[in-house]
Amino acid sequence: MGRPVLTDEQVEDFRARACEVAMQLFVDEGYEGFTLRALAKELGCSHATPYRYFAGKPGIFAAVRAQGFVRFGSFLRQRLEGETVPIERVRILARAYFDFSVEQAAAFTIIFEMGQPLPDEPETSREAGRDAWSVLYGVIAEAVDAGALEGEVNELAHTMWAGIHGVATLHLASKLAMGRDAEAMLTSMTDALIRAHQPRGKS
Amino acid sequence: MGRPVLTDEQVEDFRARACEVAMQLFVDEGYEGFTLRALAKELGCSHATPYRYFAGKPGIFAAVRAQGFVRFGSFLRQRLEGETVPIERVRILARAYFDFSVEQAAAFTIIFEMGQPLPDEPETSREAGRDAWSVLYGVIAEAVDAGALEGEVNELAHTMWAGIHGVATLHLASKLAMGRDAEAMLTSMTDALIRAHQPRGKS
DNA sequence: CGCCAATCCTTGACGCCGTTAATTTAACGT
DNA sequence: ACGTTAAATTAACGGCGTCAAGGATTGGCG
Repeated sequence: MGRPVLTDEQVEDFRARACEVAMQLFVDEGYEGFTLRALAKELGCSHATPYRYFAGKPGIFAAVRAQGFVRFGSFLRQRLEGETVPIERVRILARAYFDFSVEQAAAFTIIFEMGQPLPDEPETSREAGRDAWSVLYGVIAEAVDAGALEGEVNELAHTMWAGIHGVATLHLASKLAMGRDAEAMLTSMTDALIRAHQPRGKS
Repeated sequence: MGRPVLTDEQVEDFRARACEVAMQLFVDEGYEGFTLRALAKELGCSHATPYRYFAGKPGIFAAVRAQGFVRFGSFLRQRLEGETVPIERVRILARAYFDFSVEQAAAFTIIFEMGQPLPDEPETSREAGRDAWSVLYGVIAEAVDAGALEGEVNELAHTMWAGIHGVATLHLASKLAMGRDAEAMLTSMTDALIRAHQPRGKS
């Protein structure tokens, strides 16, 4: 009795393509102006077709956010490749976090703004979020293990995260242009937080 | 030749009332679901009336943001009243900033997220923004003058701002619930940034 | 007093949106 | 070949932002 059935692969293909196009639309027009119908047009299908693959517009947002998380984690890991000195890895991570917020502003916005994750958020999204977090946590843990930083790792990682995140978001909101450029801000923040957690006996 | 003319006061009254109601709607349903027509209904007027007083929906957003800035500045100032010890004023300011982001989440979101200010943003908004900033700057400057903190005031103020802002926004995005509560995060951040800018010769 | 003209507000319309129901199209098993 | 059934399209509904047109309303002037 089965007649035309889509392969799981085909389904996943469509979803992936849709996410990619949606992300590009976010980049082009901001996620506020994102339109299901524009996505469908760009995809070359009817405006109701996406409903077979996503749970409406919120479903697409969730899917794109999950993809954004993955990109974020990959981006951070890639930037860290090749550097082995723990404290330098901390600085590189901070720089990568900030750069991502600029170069991939759409993805960054989707991840952190755009309202909190819906209750029906797919597990893949939370998982990807934990992945990005684990990169940050790992880099801090290494630095503490190596004696380059002092403190409770979890607290330190969260503080570092919030500090960098603050610089990135303020810059994104273009509230930071009051006489200081963002790069200098990032350096100041990183230096301050590293200095604050210096092992005792150094300036 | 003039016939029925609205007093400037009446116009300002309407604008103020509209802003107030709009803010409440933001609180109730989030600014994403905010609707001009719902505002009009709540105001008891026709759905086109607001167009006489605001430049469409973006105009209302701008007006509400300006009001949010004013509230923010007032909130910070009020919390600072009564405290005179410079370094304590820094801590109180941080706490006030964070509390505002929680207690007045709608206003906070309107100010800092919701896309950057439009190019035609009224001067009152930028002015109010500068006002809130000047509170922060002033508190930091006092602390530096009193010798409780060391560093270039502008850099220090920006760093402090970004750090607190990061804690507030991460908390708002409910990304902070990973084993640490937000209050502890705020304290960690404040302490770290104060420690990092301690005058030389102290732990 | 009665009209005029300027102002305010409402009504109605347009196009676009998200979403769902009905309908058409296409591919397999028999 | 054909009925069955998944997939996609089309059509429709209500609601949105926005704007043009048309009623109210009111003060000044003859």
